[in-house]
Amino acid sequence: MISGDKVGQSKIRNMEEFATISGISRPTISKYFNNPESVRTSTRAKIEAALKRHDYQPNVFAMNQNRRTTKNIGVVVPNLADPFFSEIARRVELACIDAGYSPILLSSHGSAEMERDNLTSLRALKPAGVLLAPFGRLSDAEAVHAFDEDFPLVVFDANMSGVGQAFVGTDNAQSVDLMVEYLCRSGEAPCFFEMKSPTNPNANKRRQAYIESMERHGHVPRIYQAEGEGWNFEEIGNVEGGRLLAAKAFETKTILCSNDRLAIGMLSAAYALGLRIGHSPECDLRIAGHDDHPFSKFTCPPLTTIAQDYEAIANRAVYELFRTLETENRSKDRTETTFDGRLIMRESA
Amino acid sequence: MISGDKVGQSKIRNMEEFATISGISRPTISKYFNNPESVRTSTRAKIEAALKRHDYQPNVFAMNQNRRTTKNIGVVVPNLADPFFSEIARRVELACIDAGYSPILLSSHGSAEMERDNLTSLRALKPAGVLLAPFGRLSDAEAVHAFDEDFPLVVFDANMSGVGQAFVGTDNAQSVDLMVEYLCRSGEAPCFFEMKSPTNPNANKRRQAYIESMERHGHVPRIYQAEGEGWNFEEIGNVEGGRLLAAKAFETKTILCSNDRLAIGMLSAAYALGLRIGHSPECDLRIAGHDDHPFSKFTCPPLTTIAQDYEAIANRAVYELFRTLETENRSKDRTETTFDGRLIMRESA
DNA sequence: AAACAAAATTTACGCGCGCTAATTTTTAAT
DNA sequence: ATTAAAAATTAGCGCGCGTAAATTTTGTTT
Repeated sequence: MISGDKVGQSKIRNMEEFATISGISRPTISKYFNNPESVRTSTRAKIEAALKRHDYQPNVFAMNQNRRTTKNIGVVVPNLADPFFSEIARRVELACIDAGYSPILLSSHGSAEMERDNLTSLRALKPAGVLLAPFGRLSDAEAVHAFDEDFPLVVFDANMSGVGQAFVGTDNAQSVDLMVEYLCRSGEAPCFFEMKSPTNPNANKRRQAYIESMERHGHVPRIYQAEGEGWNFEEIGNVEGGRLLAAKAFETKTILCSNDRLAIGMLSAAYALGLRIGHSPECDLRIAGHDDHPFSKFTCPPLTTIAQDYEAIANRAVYELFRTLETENRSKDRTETTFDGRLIMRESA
Repeated sequence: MISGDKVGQSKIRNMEEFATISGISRPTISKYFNNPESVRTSTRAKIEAALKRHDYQPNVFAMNQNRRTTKNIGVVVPNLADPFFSEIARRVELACIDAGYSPILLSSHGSAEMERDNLTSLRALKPAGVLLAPFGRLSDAEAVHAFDEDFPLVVFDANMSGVGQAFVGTDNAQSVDLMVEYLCRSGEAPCFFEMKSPTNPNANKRRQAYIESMERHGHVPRIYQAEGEGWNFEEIGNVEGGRLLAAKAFETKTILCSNDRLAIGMLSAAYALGLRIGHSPECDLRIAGHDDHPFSKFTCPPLTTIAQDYEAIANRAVYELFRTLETENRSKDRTETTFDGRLIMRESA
């Protein structure tokens, strides 16, 4: 047993027994487990002393059965296989645990149907609130809206208009402009490489930001779109990007990719073609990305990119959710928070 | 509401009400939800007809409160930020869902303490069984053993002697031998690059397999160990591997890395040093890895490696767990299943 | 047709805790 | 010492379902 060095001979079967051995009444024990701060310091000490002697934890199922709201927080991301989401989910999870809640992590495995199923599953768990990084265009809008009606919801990474008490993400306009400005200042104006039909709304915002930024700098926007569906971004960047490189299709020698995963694929294709990538004079091409993917530091050459502020996004999303939980009545004003991206200058551009 | 096109005017509040409107007694309904096969075909039809008209699903908390065993399957992995685990966890999850169970995915975020906490949390959820990829050396052996006593447990990826009803993983001896054989046959015998104090038992098996394989082929094993702790394998491979490369410390021009993440870091360092990596004659160095990391296909050059059979490992682990669940009494014979690795030949070696 | 086993129903109780209202005790402020 | 506020206690109902034992119905076999 996990009790280990605990002395408790007789196992405590329920809260009643624990109340007896700790010398406190059951309702007070109940209050304590609901919120330790809500009982007097002296009684809290007694309870915690008893907890040290006998290990007891309330039956979660009995607890949650009659509670108005549980301590569960649903965390739904489109695809845990994408390092961006595994990283941000990690921070969100830890922030929830710190706040005394139980995060329930659900990945939709790249399928919008599973996103819908995940929301359905969550309903049964009566979550206190949910943090959702939606698919975007492919998301079942009706299901998400319905869920938003029934539970406190905060949306992060990808915005869905009007959904959730708050949205938290990165300011793509700022981040892309930062990159475009840097690339223009340090060399040729960039072309833009992306997927033809991106599912993620951020992709559209980045394209728009690229166009506006280019025009502001007095350049003609040049957009190149890759065919392909799904989540194999590296593969698409590799095959389609490689095709464009081989055909010398890009009109300038600087390419800004919509995200790092496309860039990673394209870097590999460029390497195979014998192209020298980088910002030094002898190089053939500059390639930049967006997101500061965990492996971008180790590409060849290391990828110049925009770092999203994972920590800030995760913390703020959790903060916004808890703020909603505290103000019992759902506030009418939906907040949108975006954090600035940070330029990470490496060798590739 | 999610009910959508259902006609049900009055919402069904509990199983009693659903029993009434479906014309079946409540205990029979209860049996149905526990296992649809356990009721007569005609009654099953009636119940499912009623389910189509009104949507009702039993309260999970009330269900699990008194059940001997729930339909929950715990899935504990050391670190979801590692693509290997996110990939295998993905397949394990899907296999559980297919079998009608609810997987509960818990990442230990690289911390052995959190692995212990995760097991503790799982206890409260009365899981039918648990699939654990343990840390290995750093795991809280006492906690894992205790958990093994109390719940059906299957261990995967990293073996812990005697723990769990079964172990499922990759045959490191076979896979490493396959790679060493290939490298020796196609060029110089490989050096071996790994971390000095690996937490994962597979690392030790791979070193041992390397030594034995080299001796079998009549070569002297040459092992190089990098300092460093934690999960930043790429960083360690980059810094420490780069240091060794710069110092021309490797005695042959072929390096087998203990895993792909170290290799990815080292490839980046080699690139920075201007070394040409690959198996063609004009190259300076060959580098190989192990695991077929999702990005190994897109390194520069693409990484020659060993592919673990994710699908087979995930499916077998789930299969072994369900086999344990069916045979109520825990069998004495612990099974160990390992799958062969597959050589993935790319340009790096 | 009777005999029988299997399945379904009825009856009854219990799980462990949330929650409430009324009462008593403790604490802190005057 | 007085008093009001805060906290703890007592008592008890209810949640939604599992489960067991006894009884009835159903479907199959002889």
